[in-house]
Amino acid sequence: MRIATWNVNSVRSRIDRVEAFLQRQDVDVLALQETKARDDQWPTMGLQALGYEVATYGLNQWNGVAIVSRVGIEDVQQGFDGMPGYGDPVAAEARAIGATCDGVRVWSLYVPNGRAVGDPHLDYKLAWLEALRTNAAGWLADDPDRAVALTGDWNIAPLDEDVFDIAQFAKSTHVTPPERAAFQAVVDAGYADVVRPLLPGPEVYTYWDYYRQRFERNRGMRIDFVLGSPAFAARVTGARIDRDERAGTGASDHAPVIVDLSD
DNA sequence: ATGGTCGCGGTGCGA
Repeated sequence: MRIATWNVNSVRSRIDRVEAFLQRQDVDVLALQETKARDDQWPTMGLQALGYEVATYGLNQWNGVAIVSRVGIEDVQQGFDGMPGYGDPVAAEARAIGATCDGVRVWSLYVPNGRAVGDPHLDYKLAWLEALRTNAAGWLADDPDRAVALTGDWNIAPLDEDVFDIAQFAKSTHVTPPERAAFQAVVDAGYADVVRPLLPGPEVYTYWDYYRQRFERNRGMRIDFVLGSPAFAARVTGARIDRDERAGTGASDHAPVIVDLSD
């Protein structure tokens, strides 16, 4: 079974790339973030023609998550208990969707950006992560042997080596101690980074800003992760980042992260 | 320190 996670930065503007990616990489389950499409706007027809089912959670043109699967989608859950929103309730948030695909519980997560140090949005980000941690700990307490994957755009670079120049992030979000502590708390709850041990080299960035030719100069960040429960991590046989998907015109600013599982 | 580029929707905002 092959699982991928990808912040696609608008599924409507990139549906051709999504379909090509699924076929090129032979992906069974794809978790998407920042789909920027309401549920009624989703371009599902081509995906269905390729044999995929789609579970979406989109309420506005900014956020939105989804799970695309050709190995079944059961027990779909939009959001998690106590998932906080932000600001005007009209601008409702849709940042998490979970589903069970061939026995594996897959979550597609779009962690709030945080915007800037001192911005209330950063407090919201931390509250969101704490609610996620509480839920994720509960899922393992209920069933320690369950294969659970927390995939998505975490908007956190846990280590200094996860950004191209840590000095440039001295006053920025994504690398602050509270954000890193929030990420570590999920790890401590029993969810391991299953990608890094299999990619020991320096080519681990998953995001390159559109500005200033950041991709061409490889000035990136590692902010997209697959965290797995013990039962999930035990099945991981391979991992890679599809850098080619970030290249060329019409690319998302994130690259997909792909993980292979044994049966 | 600033500005640079995208996507959305049809203006500026969020990333």
